[in-house]
Amino acid sequence: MDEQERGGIDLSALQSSVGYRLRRVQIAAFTLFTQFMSEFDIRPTQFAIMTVIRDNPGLSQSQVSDALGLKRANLVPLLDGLEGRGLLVRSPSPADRRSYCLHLTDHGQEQMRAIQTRHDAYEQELTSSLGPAGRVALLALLDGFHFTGDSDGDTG
Amino acid sequence: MDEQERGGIDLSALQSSVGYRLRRVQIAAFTLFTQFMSEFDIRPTQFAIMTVIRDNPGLSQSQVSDALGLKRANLVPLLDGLEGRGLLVRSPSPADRRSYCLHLTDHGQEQMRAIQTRHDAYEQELTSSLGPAGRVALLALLDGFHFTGDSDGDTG
DNA sequence: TATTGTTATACTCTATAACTATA
DNA sequence: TATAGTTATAGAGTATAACAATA
Repeated sequence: MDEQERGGIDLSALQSSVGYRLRRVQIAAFTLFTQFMSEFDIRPTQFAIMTVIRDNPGLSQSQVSDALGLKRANLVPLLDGLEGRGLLVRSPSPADRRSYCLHLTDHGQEQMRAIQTRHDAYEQELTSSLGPAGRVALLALLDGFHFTGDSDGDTG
Repeated sequence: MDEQERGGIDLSALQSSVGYRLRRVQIAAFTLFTQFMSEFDIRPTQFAIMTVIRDNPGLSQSQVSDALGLKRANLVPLLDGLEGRGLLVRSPSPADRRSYCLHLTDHGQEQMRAIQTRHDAYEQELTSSLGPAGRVALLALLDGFHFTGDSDGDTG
């Protein structure tokens, strides 16, 4: 056949693959997130960490790792960065001297209010072409992903 | 509050974020792909490359890069690997002596038949909990992602 | 001048093993 | 003995700049 001048490339096999479409859309969503959050210097994983600590103050590092699917070892430098920026603190756990209780600082809570507002705008823009009903339908479908071997842990 | 013993962590803010859910589901899909394809030693990007060349024989490296959202520079070692395994060949373009025409070898076509069959089983398992109607609805929603700045190019 | 393929390189993300101090 | 946090490290994935050959 060999008839690929320009614009006429057959991608139908990949377009009908849920796995491939998920990957492309996720990459585009990541790019949009970066654009929207450029003023805050916060990446998706950092945002997830701040969010889960905001909503669950006192969590340990292992609990955060498990909740977000991160490796304990990889969480350490991420927390170092956020703590170094004064957004959160590691305080000794009164119950277990091996672990820390994670809390947002006052500054971290302030920042998160602004970041959350910006994130809401990002979500709005991300799903603008789907409409509110489409967005809800998509969340329901994404929530319905359960397959054999889906332990949902340790992905980074 | 500080009442996170175990299993009661509030992830509602992230669960209602399309960006976050996309990321988690995409990672789980990647893991399942790896499990299903373990006998073939082929990664998602390699599968995408093989697929687009199978369906569009004679494409140049730049065309493959653009179609899949890869950087030209990053495609080179990927093609080196696939060519080294005898799955595809770079042949000189008769029209442009700077570029190559990419084709699957006979062995590559054979392999792709088996790989495609396995990939179909992967897609089936991946979307098993959604059902056929849910899978089609999801593909339609994923296809509907168009937002400002979505050039869909250069992501890797 | 611009484009194709290539090299070199750097930065991020992810994964594993091993260590320490506690439990 | 098991677990929490840490360190070191290795492997992918992804990004940019620059080069030679060709258009």
